[in-house]
Amino acid sequence: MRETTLRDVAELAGVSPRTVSNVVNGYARVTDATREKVERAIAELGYQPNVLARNLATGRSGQIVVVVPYLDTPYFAELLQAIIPAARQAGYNVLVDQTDGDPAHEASLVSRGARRLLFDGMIFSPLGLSQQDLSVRDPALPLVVLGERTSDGTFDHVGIDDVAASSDAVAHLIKIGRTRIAAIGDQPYPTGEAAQLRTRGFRAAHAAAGRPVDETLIVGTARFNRLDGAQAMATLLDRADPPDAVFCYSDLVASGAIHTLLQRGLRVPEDVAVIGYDDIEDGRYGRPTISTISPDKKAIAQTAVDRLMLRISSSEPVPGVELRAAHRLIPRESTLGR
Amino acid sequence: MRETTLRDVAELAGVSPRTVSNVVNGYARVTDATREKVERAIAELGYQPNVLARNLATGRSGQIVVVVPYLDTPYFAELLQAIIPAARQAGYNVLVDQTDGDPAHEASLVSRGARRLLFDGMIFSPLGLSQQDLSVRDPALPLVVLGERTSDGTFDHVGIDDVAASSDAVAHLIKIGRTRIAAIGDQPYPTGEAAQLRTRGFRAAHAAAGRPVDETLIVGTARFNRLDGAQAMATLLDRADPPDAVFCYSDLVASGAIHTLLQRGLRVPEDVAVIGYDDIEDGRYGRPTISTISPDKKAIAQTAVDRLMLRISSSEPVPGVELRAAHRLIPRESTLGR
DNA sequence: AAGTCTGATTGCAGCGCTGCAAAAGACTAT
DNA sequence: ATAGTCTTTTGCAGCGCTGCAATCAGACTT
Repeated sequence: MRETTLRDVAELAGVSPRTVSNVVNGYARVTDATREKVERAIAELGYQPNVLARNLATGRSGQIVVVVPYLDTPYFAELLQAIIPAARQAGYNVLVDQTDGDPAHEASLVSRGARRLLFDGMIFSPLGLSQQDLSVRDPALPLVVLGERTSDGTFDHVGIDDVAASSDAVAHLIKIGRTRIAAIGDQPYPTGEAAQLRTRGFRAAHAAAGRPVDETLIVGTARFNRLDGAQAMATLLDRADPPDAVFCYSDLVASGAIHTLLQRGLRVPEDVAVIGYDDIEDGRYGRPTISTISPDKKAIAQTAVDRLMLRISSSEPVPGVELRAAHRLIPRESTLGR
Repeated sequence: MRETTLRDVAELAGVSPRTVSNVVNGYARVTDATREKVERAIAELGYQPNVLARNLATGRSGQIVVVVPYLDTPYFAELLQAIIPAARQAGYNVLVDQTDGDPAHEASLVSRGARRLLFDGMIFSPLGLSQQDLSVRDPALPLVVLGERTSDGTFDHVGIDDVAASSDAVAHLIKIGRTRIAAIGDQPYPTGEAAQLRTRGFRAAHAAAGRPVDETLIVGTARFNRLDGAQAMATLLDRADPPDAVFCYSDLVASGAIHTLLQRGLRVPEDVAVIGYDDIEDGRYGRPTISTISPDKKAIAQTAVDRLMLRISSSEPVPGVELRAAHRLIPRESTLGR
């Protein structure tokens, strides 16, 4: 049996298909009598518009895609959790894609590809793709970038002030009296912008306190996972003069670092204080609970969606802007103790 | 400027549009010469098929939707992480939806709705929806259900053997010498099937060991989150005769329970051993690391996708089957100590 | 050499909807 | 009554592709 179509409804209601379409789409100029007639017919037939046909006719899919490197990274999962309702609110479905940080995969997504028409816009959290790569994208794709890229003026960027946030974190460690503060997570290469901003904040806090930076206490990691944190911490502890505090570039890194510390019989924060970044839920339940920088994820999600909607609906090119969401420092046991 | 279409390519290559379509879709009966001509034209024009038009013509969207209650629950995030590549492998994009366990939302998704045509099939992890509700779904929707529902014969169900797995977990606690074993997470109402199966396993293990079950040690929770575990554990510890081991119905519950135990100065596992369920990544890094039941998530994802593809491509109704993925017990510090 | 068969290519029609602009209808002002 | 204005409804055409069945060309049979 065929699905009921616009035409069927039109026939039953005794109007033209176009009028039915007008009713369905809430077009204003329809008399109440007509509207009611049509609505009754719709109800009677259980008519549902065919989204596929509408998509073809309008050239829009009513979907946006959110691209993150890893879905099982709590930070991204939590962010996605915030983006989906915001997008649905705006009448859009959300496709999800994960890139594993693969630059080729990321590049193929932002360039003009086969899947292009499937979504009207993209919220993108790049990892493997450098600023450079990002600029070779399809200029027709409405794009909002999350995280720590800076906009080149053709897309929007939403994030928190990483330098300030990192500086806050390190200032907190200084304030509780730590003197040898390490940083775990630096990535001094093109795709490591996020990390570099945090390193900048690390330096800024030292400068503000009139302290020199011990460069050897800045440890790089390939990623921001627990394992990276655990290994980096081990390296730091193997030194003759280990740190008494660590600023970790993600909560997962912090979690890994704490794991190593406890395993070696050290106390957190008494022997080594630890602060993370992201405020993922785990951090509130571990032992010790993890002090962290909490970005306002709801605000990031809402801002990104709003901005993307604007881009999608605007016919002229929209100049790219930098949008900052709030962040705050949340001290917990890993710096303050119980 | 218009996008290039099939027709443009056909003109340039000097063949009919239909032939171009045949080449694009890898239809076998095309001579090499023709194919080459067409492919050259495609390359020259940078032609990309219009997915929207194809969707309308074929009546398929090339998308499946994965519906989970919560995206930021690590178990679902990890599962999704496995499903996405499997689906892409099969040529499908993945839409993601979260229901917050809201029965109305869940019901609207499985019933014939406006969004129906957007996806060719659904992988669904129900929470608020009872077995009963599930059966009123749109019978035309290819559906694979994850978790702990039993199939009514019109859809497939993929999961692990919850009763056996739970029994394994409890048997492990018995084997390490515990005598007063509690269970956290029971949900003795229609939508709590998952929980009930685990409770069954809990009893089965006791029975197998010839032990009586202390019913008062079975504690219910509304959900399977950390907070639920933390609160339930507190209740158990407030008793005159607290347990010396706990079987938690999820790793998050276990994490919450451990949090409470440590906060009260008890040792895990010396005073109270804890075992969880799901094998989420967190459990491998906390302190102590959490013993758990590990479902084979990759297998679950692959099986679900395979089965869904079968349903989508089959013209006749496919009888629903119960599919079991493997699980194994992973003992860690929370039962064995360091 | 005509007839048959196989495989390659093509034309038609239509998926179900919406954009556009014109037609029809209702209402106002002179 | 008539022209002019505004509102509501309609018809046409087409979005770009694929299903289907017909056509065509060449090879093979007898």
